[in-house]
Amino acid sequence: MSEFELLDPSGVPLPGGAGSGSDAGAAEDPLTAGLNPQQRRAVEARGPALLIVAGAGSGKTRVLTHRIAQLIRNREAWPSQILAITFTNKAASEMRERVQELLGDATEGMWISTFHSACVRILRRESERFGYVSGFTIYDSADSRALLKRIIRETEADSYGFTPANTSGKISRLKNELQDAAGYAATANEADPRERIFVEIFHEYEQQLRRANAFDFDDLIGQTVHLFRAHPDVAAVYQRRFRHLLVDEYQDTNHAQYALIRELTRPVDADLADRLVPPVRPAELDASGGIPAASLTVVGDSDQSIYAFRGADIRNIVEFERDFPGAEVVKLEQNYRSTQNILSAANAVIASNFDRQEKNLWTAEGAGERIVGFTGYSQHDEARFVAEEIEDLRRSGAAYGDIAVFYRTNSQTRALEELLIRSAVPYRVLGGTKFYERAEIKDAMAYLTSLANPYDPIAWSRLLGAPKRGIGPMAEAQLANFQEGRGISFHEAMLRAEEIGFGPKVLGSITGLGELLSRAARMAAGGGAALEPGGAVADAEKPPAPVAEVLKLILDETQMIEKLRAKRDPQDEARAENLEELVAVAREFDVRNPGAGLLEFLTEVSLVAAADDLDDRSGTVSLMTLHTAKGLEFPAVFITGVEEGLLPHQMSVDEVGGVNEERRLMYVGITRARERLYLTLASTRASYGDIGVAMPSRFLQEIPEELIDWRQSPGEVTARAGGSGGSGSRALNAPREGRPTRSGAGRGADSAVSFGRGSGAAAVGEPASGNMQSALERWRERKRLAKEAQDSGGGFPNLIGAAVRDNGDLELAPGDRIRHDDYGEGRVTGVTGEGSKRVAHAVFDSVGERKLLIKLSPITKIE
DNA sequence: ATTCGCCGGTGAGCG
DNA sequence: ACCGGCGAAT
Repeated sequence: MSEFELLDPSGVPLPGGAGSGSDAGAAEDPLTAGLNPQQRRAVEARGPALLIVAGAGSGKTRVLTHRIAQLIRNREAWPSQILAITFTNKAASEMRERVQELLGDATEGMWISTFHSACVRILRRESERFGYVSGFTIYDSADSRALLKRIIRETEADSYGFTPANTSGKISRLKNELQDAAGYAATANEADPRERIFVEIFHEYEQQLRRANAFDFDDLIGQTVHLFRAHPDVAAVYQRRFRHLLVDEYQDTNHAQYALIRELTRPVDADLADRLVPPVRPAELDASGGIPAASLTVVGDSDQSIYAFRGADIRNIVEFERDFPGAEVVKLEQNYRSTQNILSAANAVIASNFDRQEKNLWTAEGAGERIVGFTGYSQHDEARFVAEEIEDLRRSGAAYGDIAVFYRTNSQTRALEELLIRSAVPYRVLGGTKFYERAEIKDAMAYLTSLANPYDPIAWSRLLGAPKRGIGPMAEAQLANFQEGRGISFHEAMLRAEEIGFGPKVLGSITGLGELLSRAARMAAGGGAALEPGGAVADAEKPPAPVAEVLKLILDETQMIEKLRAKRDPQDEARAENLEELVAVAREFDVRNPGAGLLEFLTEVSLVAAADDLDDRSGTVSLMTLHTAKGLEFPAVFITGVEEGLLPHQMSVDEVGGVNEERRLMYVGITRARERLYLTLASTRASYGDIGVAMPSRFLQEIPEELIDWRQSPGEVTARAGGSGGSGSRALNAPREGRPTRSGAGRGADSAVSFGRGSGAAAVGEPASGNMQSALERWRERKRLAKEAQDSGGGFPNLIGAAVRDNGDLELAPGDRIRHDDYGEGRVTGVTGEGSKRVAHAVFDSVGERKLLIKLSPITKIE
């Protein structure tokens, strides 16, 4: 798509068009109908700058999309003059869809994208301005670390405690502050050898990126800013084009992103405006003969800023009015998501942060259920409560997909997963290993990257050893030296390997691989031409081969898939399937973008991969970290591990503002819940192999007592645990009291809760279909199935652990009596499922109905 | 002489 | 679960 077409030739927008909503009087504007007064104001305000302070669940996406739609519909702007920026690809595609619903095809030419995609588009067009060519590759954090690892080894900096991880973190932070190596060197303390070495590493890293014709992820933003600052004429093109800039999640912007916004919203002075191509029309100019600054709309909630650790600067939103004089502020406080009890808890928690703009969420929908609190004796006990409660919710009408379980750290999933498996609750973990981070996928992608950028040493070095073909570090180093000495590409160096002098076997490997790469490169480029600097593809060329075919060629010739299949490890079968899935992803890309080349594919992948945000929640409970939960909502939410040291996390308490950020994280978690909220913790928690005593989180004390219905309060647990000693916990919590089970009065209300409204899909919004995501979703599903098979097949070391029990051959039939370690005696009412996934349905004398995975549950049959 | 594959130590906050 | 180090295989 030629996203860079110029203004619609038919004219120039009328500055400050109508849209006051009062025209005609009778028919209400459909774009503002049904909005509350604040929302309406946020749609209709027209000034140089607008800050929409949007509390959780206050309908900000609606406001933003309606605002865009109104600008277009009222002819205040052409679609091509709109730039809307989000943080994730998912948010971008959701917004695009919703604008399309409002406007139909009139969205053509609009940029709705993430910061990173927008910058890539700009950089690809302009990169030759500063010594890169358009076919640059984008290094993800693993690539950066691979590069840094080499640099650290070469500079022998490891003895000073430099590791790829900590160095890349520091460089990333600096880049987010728009610092480069030279700038940092100027302020660094020369007397400190560590500082000197760091400067050397940083500098070398910059050099090598440039030589590799590569950008790291942070560069995408930072280099765009540098480009604009160094080349005002280039900046003017974009300043002129984008008349309306809209930025979502503004509280998450870092300094570089802020600077980018500043650059894009500068006016163009008369001198530069004069030289623009195509020439400016009088209507575009202001009185001084320049082009006025674009209007800026930002949406955010400083209470949901949880990304300070990766550079987000909360000051950007706090100081917005100072930064952009004449800015109007609109606050959206009415919440359309949660019950009042949930909101009151959220308000109470966040109120303890002193440095915030006053904001109070409220709803017209009523109090709803009380929040449920539970303290387990151990994380195991806590997890069991979660599993049981999920089944109770199910029985009162909730679907598994309506339920989410949040935790602070990924390590907490272990106990949860174990209990969910045993209770036969279908679940999936969001945000685990990403598709594109898997080794085999990165291997295959390295080939494609190297084709697009034969000077990229990271990609090349990776593909040499994948699959193993007898080319080790020694051969690699010699080749690299040869390549650098001659100033030729890695591919050419391989073809000329005989000039270096290798043994016959290695030489054969190298030249064979070199030939394969050349062949694939010709195929990918089409018509024999390499990808040219400038990115200008001459139309006369033969079109490049579909990406999938290039990929197939490589996979076939290297026999990567066959070699994986030949191994006995069942994990390798999954890896082979992942590679096949990658071919499917490429195929879909080809269908979607006919004629597009490898470069577009690589770009899309690197941008999607960074925020691999798939979201298919059909029929399974969702497990995720609190960070991942941002932006989502669920009818029922469990926040687990609400303990000191975990939430707030131990590491945060020493950081300035750390606890405040943790509090915002808690706030984000609470406000994800629509109807039911559970806060759970354990009084002891295993960490590092030791078992430590855990204290209830300070955040719990901040919630008014009357909002929480403690099924088992922290007090009860510590008091009793103290009396019974360590190993008593299991006996104590067996048939639990303090939990008025099914028949109790407290439970009656539960069944009255309706989970019907907004069931599942409507709540979050379906992910965009028909794009790269759909292939990924299938992969996700496959991964889940593979895991399931593995789990029940027994070979999953980390999950069930050494204490795995195996009742695989236990035969149960309705009517059998069984004894369960925790629930006591019960009667089997039915058995479903097959093989290792057989599930017993049983009624226990103490706790009532339960589902149990026969293979793993601690049960025995009573004869 | 290199490269491969296995073993055991070490270490896990969030994207 | 990741890596670096060592011995075995080529």
